[in-house]
Amino acid sequence: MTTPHEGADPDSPEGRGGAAAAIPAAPPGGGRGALDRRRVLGAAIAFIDQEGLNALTMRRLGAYLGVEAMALYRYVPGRENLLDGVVESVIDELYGDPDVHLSASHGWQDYLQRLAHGVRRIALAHPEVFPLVASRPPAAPWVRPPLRSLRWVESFLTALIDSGFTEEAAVAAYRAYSSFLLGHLLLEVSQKGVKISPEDQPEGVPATAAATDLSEYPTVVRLESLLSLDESAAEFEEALENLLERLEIVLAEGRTPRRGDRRR
Amino acid sequence: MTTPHEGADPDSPEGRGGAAAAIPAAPPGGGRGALDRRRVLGAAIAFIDQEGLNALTMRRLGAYLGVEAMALYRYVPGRENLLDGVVESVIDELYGDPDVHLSASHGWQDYLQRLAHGVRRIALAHPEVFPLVASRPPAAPWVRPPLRSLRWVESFLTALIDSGFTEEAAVAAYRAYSSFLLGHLLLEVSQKGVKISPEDQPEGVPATAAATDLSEYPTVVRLESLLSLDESAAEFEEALENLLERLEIVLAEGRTPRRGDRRR
DNA sequence: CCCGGCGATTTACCTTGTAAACAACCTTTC
DNA sequence: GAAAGGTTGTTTACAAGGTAAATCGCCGGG
Repeated sequence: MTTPHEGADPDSPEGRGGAAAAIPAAPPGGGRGALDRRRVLGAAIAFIDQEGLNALTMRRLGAYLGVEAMALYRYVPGRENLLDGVVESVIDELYGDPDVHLSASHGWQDYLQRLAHGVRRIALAHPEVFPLVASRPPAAPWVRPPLRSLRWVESFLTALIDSGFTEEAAVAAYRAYSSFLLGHLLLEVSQKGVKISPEDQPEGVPATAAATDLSEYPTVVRLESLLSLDESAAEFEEALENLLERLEIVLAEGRTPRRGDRRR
Repeated sequence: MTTPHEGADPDSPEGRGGAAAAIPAAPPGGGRGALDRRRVLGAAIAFIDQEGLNALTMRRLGAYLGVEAMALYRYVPGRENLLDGVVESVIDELYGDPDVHLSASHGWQDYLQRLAHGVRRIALAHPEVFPLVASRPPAAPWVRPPLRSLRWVESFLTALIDSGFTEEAAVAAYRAYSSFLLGHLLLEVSQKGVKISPEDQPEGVPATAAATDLSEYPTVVRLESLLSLDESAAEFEEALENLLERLEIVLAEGRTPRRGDRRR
């Protein structure tokens, strides 16, 4: 039953060779060798992955590394910066993913597909970290999560423009693509997270306590099993393909978005 | 110049009669009359709106209400619960919005359009609060932000089912709709927020300091003006219409999503 | 053998969330 | 009108947590 059905989710951590796990994240006391920024960030990611974001404090992260909290300040200016570094590191795993390319050498659809799945892999590999990617303010307003680095924005835009998109269409595509990725992945990840994480409530809820009178919501009750189904992978694919189709039309028509409005 | 161009964004706070501002949020020392939960939550929202989420502490909120921090604990079990209450209150503004209906009396497209714009109005009215809506764990995994209340889920599902959607299609639509709303609004709101909020840096950046060598990203530089354009309203409308079209096809074909394809 | 400096620790301080005891006031009841 | 009790806000107190500053141990070079 561990294998969902026909094909396991190719983006799930167990479902592949771990290409998205660039930083092996040395075990707690393991590193002994000198600390350095990369190690601190790696430990922070590992720590968040296993303990949750709320559990991350400077003191605990220090302990996790077998060191006092203040030692971390030699490599990280402060907590905020640590979190920024975590976000950056996690997104940087994209560079280590052999299935994601920086340029659209096999067509822009292939490029966008691979990029989307690469990001999804990261999100699923670090469900506790991903919300940070969304909530940390980006460098510039037009660097949108989850593609938070200039390098990827550059890559994205040139890939589309080189494939024939107008500049306006490429920018519009970038926005639509970001929204799509962020919305889907944030919901998928939070859904997964709820299954266990939220302040573990050990006492088995007596099946009547938590539910606040469902009698008012008959449809919800009736569809509960449907609602509880996890079709994330299929939905992601579906929405992604729809987006690509939409972009294909834009490309074919060679105009900005849709709509024939003269812009002043 | 305050009026963008031809038509102002109908969802922006200035752009309408304030239908989305259900809680007037009495000014700081104003209320003097007894505190109560509603007042505390209203103050919290007002406080976050003007000071930002990070600035909210029990002590400061107390001061804002002209009261000691501990007084708040009579009406709110603790900080976490306060935030939950804030989220709930903000979403509840939907009930006070005369342009949003609970049932699809004018067709499901009309229903979804109004609902989407209602949520967008809330997001734009409370840009600092909205991220909370996304990040706070929902009651059940299938209650997805930003439609965080059972009542709206019920409303959504029955609206679609009554309009002829199969149960599966209605649930799929619910998921797609949530993702769309969350992705778009989160990005729109964070983009707006960045313009001022992030730990105001008073010293005028000398125009060369912050920018980390843009020479590597020629396309980004070239398209900067395009990237900085704020076309949120149009993009939202565009994506929403696309979603509705997609649903229309699903409805017409009377099948779940698409997929007749076995993949690979 | 002494020394300067790096890397980590110790101390210390301030902010926050929150428990507990307390005070002030309003209402009820005889 | 006074005693009893409840409601509402305050005071005090403490445990985290972030982080500045001083300190200590160690090590290679003079």
